[in-house]
Amino acid sequence: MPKSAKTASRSLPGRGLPNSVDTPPRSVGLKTLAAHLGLSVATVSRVLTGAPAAKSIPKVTQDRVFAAAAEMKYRPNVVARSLRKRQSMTIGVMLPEVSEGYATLVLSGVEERLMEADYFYFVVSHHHRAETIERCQHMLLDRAVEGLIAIDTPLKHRSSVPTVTVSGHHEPEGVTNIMLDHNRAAALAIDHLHQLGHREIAFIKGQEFSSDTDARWEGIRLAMSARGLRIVPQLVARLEGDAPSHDPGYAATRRLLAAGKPFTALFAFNDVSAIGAIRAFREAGLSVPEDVSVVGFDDVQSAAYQNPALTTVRQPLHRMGMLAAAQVLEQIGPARLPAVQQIVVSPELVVRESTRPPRAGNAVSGKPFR
Amino acid sequence: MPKSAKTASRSLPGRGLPNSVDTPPRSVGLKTLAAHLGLSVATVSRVLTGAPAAKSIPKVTQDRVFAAAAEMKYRPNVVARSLRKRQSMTIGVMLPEVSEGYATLVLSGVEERLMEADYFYFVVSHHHRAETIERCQHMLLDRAVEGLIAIDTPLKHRSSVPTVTVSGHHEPEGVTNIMLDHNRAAALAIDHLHQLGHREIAFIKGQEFSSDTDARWEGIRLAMSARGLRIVPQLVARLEGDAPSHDPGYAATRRLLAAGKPFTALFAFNDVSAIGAIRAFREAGLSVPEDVSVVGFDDVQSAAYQNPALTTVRQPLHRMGMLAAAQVLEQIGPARLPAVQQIVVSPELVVRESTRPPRAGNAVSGKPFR
DNA sequence: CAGCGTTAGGCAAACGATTGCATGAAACGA
DNA sequence: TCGTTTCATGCAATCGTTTGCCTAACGCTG
Repeated sequence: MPKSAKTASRSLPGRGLPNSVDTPPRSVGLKTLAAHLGLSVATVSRVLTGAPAAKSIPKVTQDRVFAAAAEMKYRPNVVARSLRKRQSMTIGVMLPEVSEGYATLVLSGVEERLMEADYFYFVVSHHHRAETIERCQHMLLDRAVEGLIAIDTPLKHRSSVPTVTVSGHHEPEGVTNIMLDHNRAAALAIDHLHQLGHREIAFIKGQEFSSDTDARWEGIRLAMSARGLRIVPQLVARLEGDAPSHDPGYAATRRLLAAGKPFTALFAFNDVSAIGAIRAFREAGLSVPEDVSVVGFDDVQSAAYQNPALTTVRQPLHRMGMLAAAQVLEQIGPARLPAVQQIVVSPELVVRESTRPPRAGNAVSGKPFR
Repeated sequence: MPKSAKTASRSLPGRGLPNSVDTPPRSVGLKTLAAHLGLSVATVSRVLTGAPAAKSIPKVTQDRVFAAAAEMKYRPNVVARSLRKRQSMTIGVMLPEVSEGYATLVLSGVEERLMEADYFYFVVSHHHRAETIERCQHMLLDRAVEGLIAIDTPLKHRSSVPTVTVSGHHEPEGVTNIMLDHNRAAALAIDHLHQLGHREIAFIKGQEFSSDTDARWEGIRLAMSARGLRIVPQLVARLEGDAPSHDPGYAATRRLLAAGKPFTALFAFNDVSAIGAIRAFREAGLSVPEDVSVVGFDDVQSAAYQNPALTTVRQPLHRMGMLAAAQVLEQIGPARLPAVQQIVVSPELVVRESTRPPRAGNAVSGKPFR
């Protein structure tokens, strides 16, 4: 005997308008559910969300509620919930671009950790445009993200939400930075080359917009001088252009060869440019590692599958992503842990086929290019 | 004892509790703005959103509103707006995993097109787990996405929002599918190999979960028989395992070699597996392209930078992503264009260094592996 | 039996925008 | 001067939840 009339018309979905076409089968809300149960929305909400106040609600009622929710396929409206609780369960990720390589690897770590916590994320790419970075930061905040992760992205201002950068440098106060131990990384590579017997080492520095460039270079300088080696200016080239491709590395290497100063090994800024470099060497009739040794950086997927397989300094990108996500989550979580300043992770040298001792007294010079 | 009227304490931010720390400088809302202007929220909203009713509001007032909004740094609350307008300006993207390669390339196209339209997107990866796919689809809908893009992801059910798949097959009614012309793609590759003089061609098929596998294979069968070539069973291997790496291609090639049936060329399922294959050949003492020709598929970034540079069938992945995004946008846009069934894009053969005519009467056989 | 603590749940006010309808004044035509 | 538009703006409902506070009934104690 269905007595409680009240909002009865609502309780029967599909009544009212005769199968109205423009009304998509709007999903049931708390209201419908409550009406159907003869309870108030408040009670239903409390049960469903397991609010503390639900303690005083008898098990039998709770079961009724759960059963009805399942049966009517109730799905809470996250938008409404977000509005009310001022929690979007979303964090924002900024990166230079969505492409193979660095950022993507980190992103996969971020995603893994975030999923576990039922957080979603927005991705925006800024292609190294400072103005775009600023704008993205705002748009994300407008979207009510609860935290920000910036991958290889220089932030001008601190936001009002917890922020962590991956490979950021001189970040504003209060943002956590996840970074590689660049000194150790450089030492690893230089040591390897040095032990093989290389003395004339060429370098490819990163683009100026890349946050790692300076720290890495500093590490290299330290490592070189610690081993009594000199960095000769003609043997350093810088990546130019913001294409996330192998081209800049290729071009930089051609410049190195054109400079005519002999060298027996090259330490590239990353794997992608190392691969471009190898191609440039091949085109110049030089083979790797017989004529020149090459060491890359990052250890991207394909590094191991190059021909020759690339010797490289591995950066635990996936893990750095996970750490970043974990940090944000901690800072926005109930504990609201304060931001730590910095988390540094360790590189690892992966020796493969692109390095070997130099041919005695036979350093590569750029002659072929003149 | 200040037992202040509770509501009053809220109305003056910064009063009540002395410099309350837990009250972040809550951003100004329509309400504050309206109060400051001596107007009603309704009017302010109308002006700011350029609602049709704003036509009757005099320019001078509008200017006042805009000025105040700028000055007070008003930023609309997107969550509230979404709730009211039932528009989240967000679409959901499903893909197997965030990693280098296929899905990422497509994603970059999606992102580009969506940004232009001020849409954001959620990314979820399901690692080919059917159950996860289902769950993700729900979670995205719960998050009120207005559309769905599924990349290399088999959908069981049609959702209540416009959906487009990239490289989907047998999708439910009403979803738009963006796909490559696989018959043409196969023809391109086979033709190339055939014209070079190859007759014994080996194949690496895709994993069974990959949506492209069947269509591609069908295209290959057609192309082969059209040229009077036979597909010999011992010369086809299938990628196994769901690692998004080069390993499966490497392993498949070893199986091919182990089978001992001679062949002069290999057509791989994608570039990533082709690269794995090349390594397997090298390890077996065979060189590419002298001993075996290899053609890949997709034309990922690094294909051109392999050694040897990879001959491959280019799939316009970035553009497919853009098309996918454009389609969703059209279907959810004001015009609400109906879903088209299918959009097919054309492949392109990129000839590089990994293919050349076979050495006369000297097909590779797997002997070395026995 | 007055008093009080539980128990079981409802009321209604947020959250911050959008929007249909209403209104009061000015402008306009007859 | 009296309708009738048009203008300029305000009122209040709504979107779907969450949550602080309230109440009514019941059981117990002293």
